[in-house]
Order: sequence, then C-alpha cells, then structure tokens
Amino acid sequence: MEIQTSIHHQIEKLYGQNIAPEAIQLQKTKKEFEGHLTLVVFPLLKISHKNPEQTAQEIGAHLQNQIPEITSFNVIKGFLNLTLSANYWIRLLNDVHTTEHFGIRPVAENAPLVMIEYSSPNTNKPLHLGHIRNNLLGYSLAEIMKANGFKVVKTNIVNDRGIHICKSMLAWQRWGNGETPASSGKKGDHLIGDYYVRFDQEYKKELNDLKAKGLSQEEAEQQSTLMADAREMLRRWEAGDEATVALWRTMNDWVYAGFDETYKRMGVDFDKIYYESQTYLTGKEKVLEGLQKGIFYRKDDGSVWANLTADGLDEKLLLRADGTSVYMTQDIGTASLRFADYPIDRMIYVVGNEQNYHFQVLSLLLDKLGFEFGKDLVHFSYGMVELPEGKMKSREGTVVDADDLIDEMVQTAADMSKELGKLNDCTPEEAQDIARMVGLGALKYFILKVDPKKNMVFNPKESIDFNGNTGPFVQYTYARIQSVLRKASATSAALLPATPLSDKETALIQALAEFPTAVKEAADGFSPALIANYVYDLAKEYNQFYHDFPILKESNEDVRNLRLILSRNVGKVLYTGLSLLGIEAPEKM
RNA sequence: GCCCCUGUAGUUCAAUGGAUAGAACGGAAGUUUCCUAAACUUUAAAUCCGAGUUCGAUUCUCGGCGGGGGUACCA
Repeated sequence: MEIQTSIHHQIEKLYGQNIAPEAIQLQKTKKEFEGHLTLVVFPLLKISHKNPEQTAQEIGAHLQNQIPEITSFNVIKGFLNLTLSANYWIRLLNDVHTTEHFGIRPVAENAPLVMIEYSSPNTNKPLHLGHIRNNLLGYSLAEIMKANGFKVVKTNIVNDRGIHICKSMLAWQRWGNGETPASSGKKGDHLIGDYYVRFDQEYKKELNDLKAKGLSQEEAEQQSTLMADAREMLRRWEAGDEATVALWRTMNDWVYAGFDETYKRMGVDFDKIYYESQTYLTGKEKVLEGLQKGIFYRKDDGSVWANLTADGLDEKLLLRADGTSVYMTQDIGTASLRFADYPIDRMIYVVGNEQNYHFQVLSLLLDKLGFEFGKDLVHFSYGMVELPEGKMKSREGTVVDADDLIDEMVQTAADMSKELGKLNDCTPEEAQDIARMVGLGALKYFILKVDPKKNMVFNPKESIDFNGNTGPFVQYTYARIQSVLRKASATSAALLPATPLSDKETALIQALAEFPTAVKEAADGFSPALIANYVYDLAKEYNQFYHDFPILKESNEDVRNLRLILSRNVGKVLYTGLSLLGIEAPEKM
C-alpha cells in the first residue's frame, strides 16, 4: 500500500471516523526541517478538538506505532514531520528501477482519442519565433498526453488560401522574373515571404502616391489598383481559373518544402494535415445549412451573421456580402471534417491567446450547429513571445526567423563546446550532432519552461546560455551519468541490500518517485513547464549528490552499487522527461 | 467603453491556501590529486496598492493602479 494511503487510513482509525482526502495534507518536508513527509494538521483540528501541537503529537505517535515505515517524527507548530525508514526508500528505488517505462502509462486499446492541432502556418511567410513556441508546446503536449495513456492525433491546419496568399503570388508574377528556390538558392518559404513583403512595400508606395494627389487614406485604399488586382486574383482562384490555380500550387509547394525542412529540424511532426483550401467549402455549406435552419440570419447586403448576444457575446460575420468565407467559416468546415475522419473524444487547439475570443465563438457556433463536441473543445491558449525591445513587428523587420534562430543556437553550441574542449575525442560528425542537440535543447527548454499562458520575453543573447536553469544543464547531467555508467556498471541489477542512505540519496529517490505525479499534473494542467521544472530540479539534485559522493572511488561494494543504480534511474527519468519536451539527450557532451 | 490574460529580487522564471516566498542569470567571494568545472560552495537582493474571507493569502473575492491582447466583412 502507498504510504499516503496508510497514513490516511491510520488517521481515520485514530479518530474513528471517515476523513475527506482534502483534510489529509501531505507534502514533501522542506529542506531545512528534519523528515521526509509533512502532514499539515490544521484541517484536522475540528476532528481532534485539540490545539495544533497536541494534535500533531498524538497523530505522530499513533502513526509511528502503526506504520513500520515511519521511524520517527517531530512537530513544529502545526506541522508533523515524518521520517521514513531506509528500507522504505530502497524499496521505492527498486520500484523505479524495475519499471521499464517509469512514469509512462501505456495506451490502452479503448483509450480516449485526443486530437491536437498546432503550428497552423500561413503559406505567405516563413515560420518565426511565435510559431516556434506554438510548435514546441503542441508537440510536447502531444507527448505528455500519450504518456498519460491517451491516443493522440497530431494535426496541422495550413492556411493556404485567401487574399494574403494572392498578394505574394501577384508580387512574384509582377516582379519575380521567374525566380525559383532552385535559381535563387533560397528556401521556398523565405522566397515567398520576400514577395509578400514586396507587395506590402509596393502597395504602400501606391497609397502614398495617391495621397500626394490629395486623396484621403480611405479613398486611396479604394482606388489602389494593386489591391484590386489581388482581389481579382482571389476571385479567379475561387472560380478555379487554371493558370491561377497552377501558379498557386507551384508556389505553395515551394513553401511546403521549406516548412518541412524547418519542422524536421525542430523535431515536430503531424499525423494528419488539413488545408483550408480543402475545408472552406464544407464550412460554407455548414453555415448555409445553419442559415436554413434559422440559426443564422442574412443582412440586406447578403452577408450572413450569427447573433450571440444571448450568450454574452457579439454578432459575428460568417459569410461576406460577396459570398466568400472568413476565418470562422473555415474553422467550422475543418472541425466538421475532422470529426467525420476520427472518433475524437477531445479536441485541443494550440493557438495564441490573441484568439481567445475566436475560440469562444467557435465553440458556441459548433454547438448551435449540432456538433456536440463544440462546447467541449479546448483552446490551449499561450502568450506572446516578445523581444527585449518589445513586440515583434514584421513591418519593422524585428521578427526573429525560425531558421535563423535555430542556426544561431546550434552554431553557438558548437563554438562553446569547441572553446571548452568538450568534444575533442569526437569525430566531427559526432561533434556536430551533439551541437545540434544542445543548441536545440537550449532553445526548446528556454521556451517550454515558462508557463504557457504567460507572455514571455525572449532574449536571443541570454537564451544562448548553457548555465543555470537551461536545457543543456539537464542534458549535461544526463551525459555525465551515462559516462559514469560506461566506466562501471552495477553488479546486481534488481534487489538492493539494506544499505544506509544519506540525506542526499533519500532526497534523490524521493524526487524520482515524484515523476509520475509530474507527468499527470502536466497533462491535467496542459503545462509542459511542469515537466521542464521537474527535470531541472532533479538534475540539480543529482549534480549536488554527484559532487559530494564519489561513486567510482567508493570502496564499499553495496554503497557503490546503490549509487550506480540510483544514477542509472536518474538518467532514465531525465531521458524520459526530456523526451516529453521533445528534447534529445546526448550520450556525451 | 466592454471582454480576456497578466503584475514576485536589477533581469528572466518558480511556488495543490501552509513553515523563514524558491531557482537561474548578472554582482561579490571561493572550490580542480576526484567519474565531465557546461559542475559545486558561500553571499547581498523581491510578492504593485487598499480592503475582505481564513488558524494561515504570492495564491481566493472586491476595488484601485500598471502591462498585454481582443472587440462584427484580416487570418
């Protein structure tokens, strides 16, 4: 029986009544006090009818008497600190040791299916730092859900149609001189992104020229031929004009090739990709169905709307006056197709918090349309990534490009290990691979350790820091453990002798045993950050232990054996924890 | 205006309503006969303001003040 359960049981026995689980507050004893587990007795005062110290005393005495694993106790104010036997810790370590995938729950045949949408790029510009946070959170959340026994389908919705796509197409047609990724040596997504920027520049120029002739901003926008041409292109695309569709296909393919490269480097992937060009028509259909059923209404100009004022929200446009679809229409179509394709029990959208309102509306609309999953959808909303100078602005060129950033991180990792002489005994290929793992590990950890819902500041200079609360620190700890294990492996694999344990050793075992709880809480709270901080704490704990207790020099066979087994299991948990974050763990570094 | 998120050391981040609010970076001072010093040790430094609920509030409630986002034909 779990020790927590025994304690609960014994307290009920002591007072002769059932006690709610919330009243039994057990926590890890703080470092500065003696003991391993602490019972907070305040909630029990109503039952004991005694003051905190007396209550703690009598519970402590009773527990020590009845539970063999509890060897002693002390009371400080309303806190009962319990000390557990070495035997108990060794048994716990043994459990960790003999459980192959410790902390991971297997996926059952009939497990609920979770679909996670993340990434969701537009095909008119390359991925940037904001996408990196999205992709890392989505991928990590998928891994965490899997580890908690859910079936997971990772999905991506590519926004491959719309006026913004036409802008880059138009700019390329007009000023591109037939430039291709092959002819220019640029990645496809970057090439297209350049033409999107070009459109914006030319458009601004045109507006300024018009305004110089005395037109207002609004009049200029209306008279812009460039924008009119882009709209005309969108109309031709929707009408299925061959040349337009062919151009669209060619340019999108360039972008996809570019994205695939970036995804691969980031180490993220998808089980199923949806394209808005293939879902927006379904969206339109659903909206028109809703219109017929009287759920939506049409205004005089022909546009279609939903009235959500009864639900405390506003009115929402679903189809424009000219009959074309908007973002919301597409999302309805995509959801509809997804639920037709998969038996989804839970739908999670990993999308930035600037769209909180959008998902509130989407949830309501789907529900009104008769999709019962609508009201249960989860918007995993995360905060923006800002730079020390402030918000990223594409127009001001302050956007941090994903590819550039990854290159920079890997290069810095390579430079630093070279400087420290870390990888002198590696082949150049090995050294490069380790630099890749470490550079990416630094980036991923830096972003994932932050509570997702908070905005965060990303300082490119400071992120390339391999000290402190960072991915490389955890990776380093893992690599060091592997190194120790290569030098000497434990003689006996399973049963451990009743060896006396130091405080640091019990602390480490206790930390190991908390891993499954961290995995579960990370899934419940949608928080990879919990895993990140857990893994860091464990690594830190190990480093301190490692420093104070030589392993290979230890002459007592049993003690040495214990420390090796302990090290191996810390390594095992670090490895698993890192993989839940999508971070690789090098065998040496 | 209305709605949502947010406010913790100089900085970037932690803290199921629990003990003296933790780390890291940066600052100051140290530690290599040792298995990896990308490490370890010591040290100074913080809960936006005001009420309320509670044995106990960084955490929950209300009111201010500050920051971010959204708000009907962009995605």
